[in-house]
Amino acid sequence: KHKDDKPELDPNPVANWIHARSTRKKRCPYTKYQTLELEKEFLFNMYLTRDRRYEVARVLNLTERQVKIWFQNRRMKMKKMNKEKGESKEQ
Amino acid sequence: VMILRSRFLDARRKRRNFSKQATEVLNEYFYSHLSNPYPSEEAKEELAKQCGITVSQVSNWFGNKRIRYKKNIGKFQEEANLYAMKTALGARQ
DNA sequence: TCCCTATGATTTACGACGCT
DNA sequence: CAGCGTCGTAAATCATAGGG
Repeated sequence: KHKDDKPELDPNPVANWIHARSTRKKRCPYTKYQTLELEKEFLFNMYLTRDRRYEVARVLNLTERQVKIWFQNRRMKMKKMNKEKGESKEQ
Repeated sequence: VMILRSRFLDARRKRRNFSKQATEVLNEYFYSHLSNPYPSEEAKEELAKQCGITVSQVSNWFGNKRIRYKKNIGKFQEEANLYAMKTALGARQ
């Protein structure tokens, strides 16, 4: 009865951590110019209309999907920043 | 051009390494949940409290730990054994 | 001081699920 | 159903902390 009193010497723990994205596009950092323009657009409005998305994507040479996702991520970032700012003031 | 740019915008990237005790707590959780090292929001809050860091920092720590562990399990073998032993001894008393 | 690695934070890109 | 929203995450990258 000594067999497994050693707390988990899991043979292959990683195998269980689902999330094995294989066909994903590699992350490609945007240029300073692209980021700056996206930030300017975000400042103008946090949500894109279909037309603005098309224009921004065309001008920055990104796909509409990339622009859409950039805005989604940017909104999450803003939310996180607001939360931190709010927490540091109260407590 | 690219060097002096985000000097002020990225000011938040100023960081300090976590305390030895905090890292200890995080590693204990990680290695004792090696088959599923994804703490719930509640667990993250508890860890954050114990470590004196924010929930976001706990999330960052687990994200970094999972990917770095997976990328080179061998490099972490010694650490894994250390915490496995620590857990075993702790459970005994 | 110089150089290199460790480490915490941020940035792209999705999957899963929600709502309309 | 199409389509965009949030949430949590993977993976890559960034920038500095630490240490020899």
